Amino acid sequence: MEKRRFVVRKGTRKAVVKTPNIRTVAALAKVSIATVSRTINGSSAVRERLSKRVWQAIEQLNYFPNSHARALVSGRSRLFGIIVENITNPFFPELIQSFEEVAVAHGYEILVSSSNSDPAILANCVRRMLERKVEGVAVLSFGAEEPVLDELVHRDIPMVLAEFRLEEAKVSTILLDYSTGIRAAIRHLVELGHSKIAFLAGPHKLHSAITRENDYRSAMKASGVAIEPSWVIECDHTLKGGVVGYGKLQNLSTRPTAILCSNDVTAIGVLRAAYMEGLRVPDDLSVIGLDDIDFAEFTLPPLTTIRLSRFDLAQAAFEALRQQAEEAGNPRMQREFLVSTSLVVRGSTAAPPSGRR
Amino acid sequence: MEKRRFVVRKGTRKAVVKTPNIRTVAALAKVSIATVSRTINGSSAVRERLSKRVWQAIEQLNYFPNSHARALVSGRSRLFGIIVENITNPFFPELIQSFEEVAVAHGYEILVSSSNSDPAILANCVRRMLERKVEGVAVLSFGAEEPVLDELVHRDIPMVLAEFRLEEAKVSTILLDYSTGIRAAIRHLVELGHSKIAFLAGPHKLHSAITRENDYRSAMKASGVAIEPSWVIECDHTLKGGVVGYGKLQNLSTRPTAILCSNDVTAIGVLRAAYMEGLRVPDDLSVIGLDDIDFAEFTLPPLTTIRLSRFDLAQAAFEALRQQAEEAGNPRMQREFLVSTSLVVRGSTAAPPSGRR
DNA sequence: GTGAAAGCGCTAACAA
DNA sequence: TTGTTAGCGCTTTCAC
Repeated sequence: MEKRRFVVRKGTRKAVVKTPNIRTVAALAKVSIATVSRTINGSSAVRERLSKRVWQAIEQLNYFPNSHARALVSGRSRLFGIIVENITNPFFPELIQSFEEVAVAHGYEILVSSSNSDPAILANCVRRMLERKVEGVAVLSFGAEEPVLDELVHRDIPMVLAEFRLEEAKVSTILLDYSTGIRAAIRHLVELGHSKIAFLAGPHKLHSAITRENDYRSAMKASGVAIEPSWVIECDHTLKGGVVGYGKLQNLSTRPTAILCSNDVTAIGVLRAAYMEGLRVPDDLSVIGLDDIDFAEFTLPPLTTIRLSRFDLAQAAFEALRQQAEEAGNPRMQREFLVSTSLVVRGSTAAPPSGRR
Repeated sequence: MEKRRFVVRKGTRKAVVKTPNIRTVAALAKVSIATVSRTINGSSAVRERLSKRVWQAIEQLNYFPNSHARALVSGRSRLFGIIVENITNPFFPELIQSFEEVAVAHGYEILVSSSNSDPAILANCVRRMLERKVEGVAVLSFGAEEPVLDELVHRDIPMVLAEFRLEEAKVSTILLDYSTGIRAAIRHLVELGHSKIAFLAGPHKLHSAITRENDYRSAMKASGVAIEPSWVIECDHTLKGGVVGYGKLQNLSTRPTAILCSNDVTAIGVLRAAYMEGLRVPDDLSVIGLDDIDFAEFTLPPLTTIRLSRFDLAQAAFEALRQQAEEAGNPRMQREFLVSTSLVVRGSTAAPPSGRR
């Protein structure tokens, strides 16, 4: 191995000093610990003179409060949990990023968990979140994990769920209006001349997958296009799943001229499979995804897709949680948010082969 | 909007019960709280009879310990921080996933932060981690953020750094041996007949980017290929960056026949840009990435790339932290780990046009 | 306005 | 082996 460029720094060894605590600060500022506490928390009315002295001491000691002690005594951890389906699908990191940004901006920390739609893993996550005394949990895994969530409900922890309702006091819901985007997609395809439109669905254990499939069906009806049952195939929202789904379509006697996919990752798998077969997208086959992950713009050809704003979703989820968490004792009724979708036309859709020649 | 399939459940309203604590358990099991504590912590020697009673009570109450109280009194939070460069680059979620798995398996929780190579954001993350009393931090952002890290060093928090050394007692290092993979890549290209090999580097503020670029240079020398300075271009490890980098290459009078990219995301950008220009990969141009993210297998054509195991990296990072954190008072010398790379040949490389015709 | 003091839920000495 | 008790660092009454 080569020599490398390392940043080497010689030991700035300092005698290891005990972490300062509220008492250290109080002593240095010559006030009581109560005053320090009040100052830190911006409590009403600490005399200017004192608070200044306190801040000075804090600065000088480079002090910051111990969040465990705070959480213990106040019962407020300022911690939110977020449970996603699969952190490996780019949709979710982008979502987490947005969620974290708002959370941090409001002084909250987040605990992330990837459930992989596995109830056992999920149960474990929930348990760990409970131990850490999260003040709310955003369940963005779109799955059918109600039983596990009961733990949260019993403990009266605020929750926000994507895609399904729970009739509980502290549980809010985010409704995703796929319908608008999916209808636009089908209309777009029909206008291009397609009538053989397949749908590669997500795993049926996910609420989102079911909803998307239903919306595909009603959009087809709305556009007056017949649905061929063998063209609706359950996949699993993964790259490989897209390849497999495409394979099943390949074996059919009559094949569709367009494929709508339940998410972008599936669509990217389809792109790959079509390429392997030698079909050209969009000339021989049109493909549409759903999500509009960052990658969608960079596939070959660029993916036409239905955009679902991660930012809006994250924003809504945080807002729901914050409201529930911060309204002490109020009637705290559950709220409902709506996040919309829209079609983004790029390069993976065109007129069907027969329609052109 | 349509009717949707919602899972609706009628309020299982229970009187909100106070969360059970160690005293509740002790009372129910008719033992002292010390015994409960010992039982929970698997302490040596609690008589079978008692521990059984305790576990029963725990079960019955659905009790679990309050981690804040535990952390407060024991000084151990069982929390590790992990700082990555950019959670939006699929390499990192995959890395986080692996890291979390090992961590959870060992009873640790993780706090994730995405620094986006911004010192201000990083400083904020570090601060928050300090407040939460993390027992160690894995800095996998590959950046030049030493100043910020001083905070951690001063407080004697175990750390593990990717790609650079710090001469401090509790700081371990993970060395990434890009050299092996990069040499193999260059050799592969040369054997195919290429001699005009460009390099789209990462942002120079990242250690990893510098190292990779250096390794490219020495690999070129080792293979006896001349380096054309204008073919080495600093990009930023993003999709768009790859497109931009390609654009710069496009404007040159003599153009390379192969491009080695500092990471996969850049390579995917290049694939896209080449497609837009009408060049065919690999017939007209060969492209190689670095990382081997899940997507690499699904690009068009499948990307030849240099594999860097996220699992190995995560494993090493966790192990380093765990060892440092758990060896109380030991000499605790810093350790060094090595993670290797290897070439994965797929479809984006072939003989150069001139070499074929 | 400010301080003294009582815990939050738990672990770890120390006693018994 | 088991229990009693003193805090961990902080917030929050309640006096002053």
